Amino acid sequence: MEQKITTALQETIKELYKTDFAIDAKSIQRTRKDVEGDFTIVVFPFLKVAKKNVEMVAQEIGEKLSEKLSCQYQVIKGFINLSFPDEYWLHFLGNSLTNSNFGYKEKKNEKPIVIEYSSPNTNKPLHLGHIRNNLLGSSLAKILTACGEHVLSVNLVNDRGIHICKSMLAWQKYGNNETPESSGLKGDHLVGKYYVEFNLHYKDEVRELMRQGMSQEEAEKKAPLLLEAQELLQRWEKGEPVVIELWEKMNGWVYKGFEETYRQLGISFDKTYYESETYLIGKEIVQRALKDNIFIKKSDNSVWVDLRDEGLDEKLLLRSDGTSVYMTQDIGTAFLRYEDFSAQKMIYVVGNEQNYHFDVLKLILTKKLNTAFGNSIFHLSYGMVELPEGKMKSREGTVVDADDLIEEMILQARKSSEALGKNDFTNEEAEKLYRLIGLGALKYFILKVDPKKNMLFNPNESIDLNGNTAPFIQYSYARIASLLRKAEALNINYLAKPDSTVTISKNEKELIKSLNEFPKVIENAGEQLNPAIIANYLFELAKDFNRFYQETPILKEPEVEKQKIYLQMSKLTSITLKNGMALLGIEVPEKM
RNA sequence: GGUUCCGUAGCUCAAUGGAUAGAGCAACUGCCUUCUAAGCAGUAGGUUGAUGGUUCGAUCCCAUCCGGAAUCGCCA
Repeated sequence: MEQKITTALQETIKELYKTDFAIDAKSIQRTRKDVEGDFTIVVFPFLKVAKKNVEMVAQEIGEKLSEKLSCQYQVIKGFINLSFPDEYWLHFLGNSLTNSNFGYKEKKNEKPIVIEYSSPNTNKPLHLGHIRNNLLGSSLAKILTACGEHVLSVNLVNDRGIHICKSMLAWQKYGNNETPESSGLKGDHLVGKYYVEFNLHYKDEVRELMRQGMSQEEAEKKAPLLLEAQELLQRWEKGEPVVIELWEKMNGWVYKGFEETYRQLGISFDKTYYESETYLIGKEIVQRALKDNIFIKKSDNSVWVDLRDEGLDEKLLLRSDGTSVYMTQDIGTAFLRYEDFSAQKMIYVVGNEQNYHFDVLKLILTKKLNTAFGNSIFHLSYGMVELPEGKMKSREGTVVDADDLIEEMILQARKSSEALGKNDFTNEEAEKLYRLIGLGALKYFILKVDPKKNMLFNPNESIDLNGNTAPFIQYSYARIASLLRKAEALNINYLAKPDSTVTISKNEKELIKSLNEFPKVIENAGEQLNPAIIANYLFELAKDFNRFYQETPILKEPEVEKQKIYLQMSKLTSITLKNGMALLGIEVPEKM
């Protein structure tokens, strides 16, 4: 309909003012709730070509438009409000409610979009920050798929590097051969424990060296533990069997742990890259470019890229001992990934703390290495999850652990459900429901916030299960499901086309209008790469429906045709809630 | 210090340059002989950090200032 209005408006302007006017989609919007109308046109932009006062322009445009579109119009100040007949909205309703894919687009025939997310380090378990990353990535993959794109989710496991060596070293030194089996710890947690251990001992060493008169900077570089870790990394890059064996063993523990967390979150990938398999590609590319004088070698043998022409600084690409750094690997991975998929776009879901890194990466790929795909990489930079006392730090152990939080949420759901005296479930059903609610609440809590923004998590206040939350939406869905079951049990055939003489109230029409917006909301979320748009829409929709539900005893409605429409509205709302929540990775229960 | 991002109700968050800045939580008042009260209705809460500018119109764009965060690692 917006499209129709745009076209009609374009014609009208041309007829009235003899000008071609590019109509901005923004000048047509949904009418405010407290004003009569369905769509609103803002006339201010046309004043330049019309050269008359606002009221007159609005009147004459409204007049013509209402003829072309056969609708009513009403002018208030600089706004034309168009109203379409009930029939139009009922037609939309009837057409959509049998489509279980309502809101989703057909797959387009285009090159894939590759989206990288998760990208864990194998030296520590996942925490709340990673949860945000994983949820954003998997939700965006679903949203883009719903927009008709061919989406490939990839994970890049950072399984090598100095930080991994730190955990390995600490385990060697202080581990007493501890294993997940012997300790009863989940593999990733066990390895993480030694990463923290390393930093504790390392700090002690630094403190001791400073006590002996060394500067902090020097002490941090010369602490024996760090030197040992660096040596371990070199031995790893040389492929020394003992080192590789230990590395494989500990990474194996971590993968098992990660798998479990991913399973809980419902996350999976089309392809997993390991940096241990890709960093050499990056190294090679850097070496080759060094020969071509694109990069520079300093006297200590370290290799750098000079980006001062681009307003940035010099950046290290290879250490003086020849080992590679994060940037080296990312260059290699980008090449490999483009070879693999020839993607139209490569999205990296990575925290905003790495904005500079991605600026540099993109500049290296486009300006220095002149790749064609450099411009197709896009850093989806999301904000940090902060605690009341500030940022989470793995090294300090001040993090909200992902597994703990998931468990806590499921427990919350159980407690809450029991407190409400819900006992109409088998044990199995109940367990499933608690998971669905707990995880839903967690996912929604994260995804309803604009990805770009930092967000706060207060561990002392449990995540809400009332108000603007997943359980609220899930509950709305479950009530509709129950309602529709009852209607079917009463043999009410609500799918049939309603009698055209039936009319609907303003509030009812508002709800249908909201449903009508769903496909556009998805599109919007896809364009802006923002799941929060969907979350907020679903909340509004559920709220609108709940009001309607409360005001209208649907099954007691005496007018058959009206009842039919009410049930149709309920049905399409339930489809919309379900499909929308699915895009956030949240399930909805048939009973709650 | 340079660069980037952010400042909206007590708290957590909304608001494609459009009409009277909205929700949730917390507080207070009502509504279950029920299509599921994890719900609904209502009260209260604001100089959108500050000052200028652009515009018919600014929470949104620009400038300056104040406050906070990130980054500027041979960490990732």
